[in-house]
This record gives sequence, C-alpha cells and structure tokens, in this order.
Amino acid sequence: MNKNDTTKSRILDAAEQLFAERGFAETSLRIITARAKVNLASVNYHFGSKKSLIQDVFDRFLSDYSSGLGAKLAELESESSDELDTEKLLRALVSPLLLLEKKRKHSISIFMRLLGRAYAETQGHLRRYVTNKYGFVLVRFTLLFQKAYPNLSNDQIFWRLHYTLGSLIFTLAGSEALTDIARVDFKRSMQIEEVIEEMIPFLTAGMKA
Amino acid sequence: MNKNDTTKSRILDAAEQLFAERGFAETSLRIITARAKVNLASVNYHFGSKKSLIQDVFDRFLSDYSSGLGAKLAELESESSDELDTEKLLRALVSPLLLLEKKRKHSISIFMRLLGRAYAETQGHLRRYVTNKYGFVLVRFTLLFQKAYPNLSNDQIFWRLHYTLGSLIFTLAGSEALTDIARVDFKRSMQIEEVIEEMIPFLTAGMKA
DNA sequence: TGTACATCAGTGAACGCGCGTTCACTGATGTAC
DNA sequence: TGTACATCAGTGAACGCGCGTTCACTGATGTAC
Repeated sequence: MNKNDTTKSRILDAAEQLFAERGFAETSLRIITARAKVNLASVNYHFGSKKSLIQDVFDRFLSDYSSGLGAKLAELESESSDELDTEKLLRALVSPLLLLEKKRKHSISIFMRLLGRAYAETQGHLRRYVTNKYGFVLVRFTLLFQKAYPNLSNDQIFWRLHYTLGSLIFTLAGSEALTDIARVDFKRSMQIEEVIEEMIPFLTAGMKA
Repeated sequence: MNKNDTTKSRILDAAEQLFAERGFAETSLRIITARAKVNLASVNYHFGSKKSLIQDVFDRFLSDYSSGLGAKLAELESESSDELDTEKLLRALVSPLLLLEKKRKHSISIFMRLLGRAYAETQGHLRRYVTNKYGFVLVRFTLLFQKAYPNLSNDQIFWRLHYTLGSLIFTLAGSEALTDIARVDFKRSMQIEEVIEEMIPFLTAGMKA
C-alpha cells in the first residue's frame, strides 16, 4: 500500500487540516475520522490519544521544517559576521517554508495557523512540547542575529525577532483570507511567495531601525 | 450595589480573564461561574447563552477601545497630509490601549489575546461579529495611512498594516511571557508601556521601507 | 510443505463524563388602586 | 396606608448530547518448527 494512503497518514492529513481550520478543542475525533474515511477507534489504535495525535501532527511539520532550516543555519553559521545581513537571515527562515509549500499546497498557512494555535495554548502541554523539542532552533537563529548586529543589545534583538515572528505568523496564517481581500479590493492576485517577498523589505527595515 | 460588583459584571470579569487564558471552547460555564462565585444558571439568565456572553465580553473591550481610538482618528483626519506620519498614526492606535491598561492592569494583553482568538475562529460567528461591528475603524485607519503615504499603493498599505497588526497583536498578547523571559535572560524588567515604545521605531521603519 | 500460534490493523458498540441549557421555583422590590 | 399583583435577580437540580476512550472481537499476514 502507498505509504501516503495508510490509515495512519489519512488521519494525520485530515487532522492537520481541521486543527488549522477550527482549533484543537473544536475538532472532534468523529469529525477527523469521518473526513479521513476511517474508523473512529483507529485514532486511539494508532496514536493512543487525541493529545498524542496533536503532537504527531506537529512533529510531522516541525521535523520537516526544522531539518530544512537546520541546513540553512549551518551554512550561515560558517560565514563571518560581515557577510551576514537581515535579508539573508530572513530568507533562511522562510525558504524551508517555501519548500514545504511546493510539496503540498497551503501547507505554509496550515503550519502557521497550527503554530499560532500552539502558541495560544497557554495552559497547555503543546506549547511546552514544542518549545522543549524545537526551541533550540530559535536559539541558533537568535545567535546568528547577534553575530550580524553586534551593535544591538541582546534584548533588543530578542524583541525585534518576536515582532518579526508576529508579522510572519499572523500574516501567513491569514494569507488565504488576506489574498482574497486583496484580489477583490485591489484586483491583484498574489501567490504566497509574493506575500513573503513583500514582507522581507518591511521586516529588514524594522530590524535595522 | 456597586455597579462593578453585580452578578453580571462579575461574570464578565471572570469570563474575559479565562477566555484570554484558555480560549473559548476550553472555558466552561462551570469554570467561569465558579471563578465569579455566582450560580451556574445565572449566565444564561443574564446573557442568554455562552455565545452571547463571548460577544458581550468583546463588546465591553471594543466599545471602550474604539471610542478612544475614534476620538484620536477624528483629530488626525482634520490634519493635512504633510502633518501625518507613521509614528503619529501608530501612537493613535496604541494610546487608547494604554488608557485601558491604566484603568485595569493586564487589560492590553487580555484584549490582544482575545483579538487573536477571535481572529483564529475561522468557522465562527465571532470573527464576523467583530468585523461587522468594528471593521469601519480599520477602514478609517487605512484611509489615514493612504493620505500620509500617497506614494505607496493602496495594496502595499493594506499589507503593511497587516504586518504591523501582526507584530502588535502577537507581541502584546504574549507580553507577559516575553517580559518574564527578558527579565530572567537579560536582567531587564520592562513594563508594557516600554514594550510598546520599543515597537514603534521598528514598525515605523517598516512602514517607510 | 503443513500446521499452530503470534502479531498486526482495523472495527462496532458501548462506556462514563462534562458540557450548555432548561425549568420550576424562591424571595425581594416595585407598582396600581 | 394597605393589599394584590407583577417584575426582577437569582437558584438547585435535572436534561439530553457529544465527547474521548475502551473493549471484545475479526480477519489477514508473519513466524517457528
């Protein structure tokens, strides 16, 4: 059987879509299994619980993304500080996203919406899980920025990185709704690649301010 | 009886806190009424349903905020285009927030988290309700930016405004967690007013890019 | 090669639980005559 | 001023419903001797 059409991966596909659309609590296993056309009990058979299913959905995205990002970061870490600039660093951040998007349509906006939801889960296992398992990537990225901007204090860089992440996550999570509005109001049809292209000068100027 | 200590306002206070912390679906009426120390049935007595309670929580914030913002916008609308600049416009956006914060601690981060959650409610009544009732404020704000930057195209302004909103909502929603990290890592204790002060040059530079 | 047993993927029905909502009711305050 | 009735704020207990999870079971495939 095709590896991408097993019961397990059908569940993951349906779940990531629905979690991004509606949120974790608002998505029942009954909706997921109906969408995936599998038996209700098979979620607990393959994943153990709804909680673990949520983590596995994240793992699939994050391991894909952070292996792509890891390679880019390794390249940049070998460069000297005067070769680094904001644009290069931002492109390292977004280019693995564009790779995801190429493999599967809408995966950037799904991924960003999931991240936003994980971030909003204050009470939750999920935020802790993600930061424990993938927080080191953010640290590496922060170090690169510190190397590129020795004149900015570490806490300035910390804050500016968060402003940048806010813009990215917020805009890309809502990119489908926003491009729809832009198409109607300004008669301008944009792909997500263009949205990202437009953001880079904005964010670069901000980081340098 | 004090107007701020009626059963109705005790419910609103507890609900906005809990909705911001945990989300709408994750917050049961039983948790809210326990926190507010009122009877479970009184939510439906005063608000009719959980849905209406959520809308009323928003209304209290949005009517406070948008009346403050409305006054600022009216001032700016009477100015000529060469008197307008990004910093002035951004300050018009955030100064009513600081007023809210002065009246009640943490209300900025609560408000921003609620906005973020409303925005994430794709399926939902809430997003529609908010945009229908308060969308015109965003339109007025957009028009001011177009007046201030006649050289930028309308869709560029549209996108940049959303990058800005993303930074603001994301950063201010997480401001408590972020200032905690900053205090530990950089030994720097920041108030929310300072966080906002630091954002303004970042966003101004981006808008002008 | 044939048989016995184990493992694996999946299923249908039921479980108890927490949820939002409803309902009949109480007691205090306001209003009409 | 006194009485009858209406309105309002609040209550305790129960309602049905959808939820995640469990359980006994099936049938196909793999493994040991």
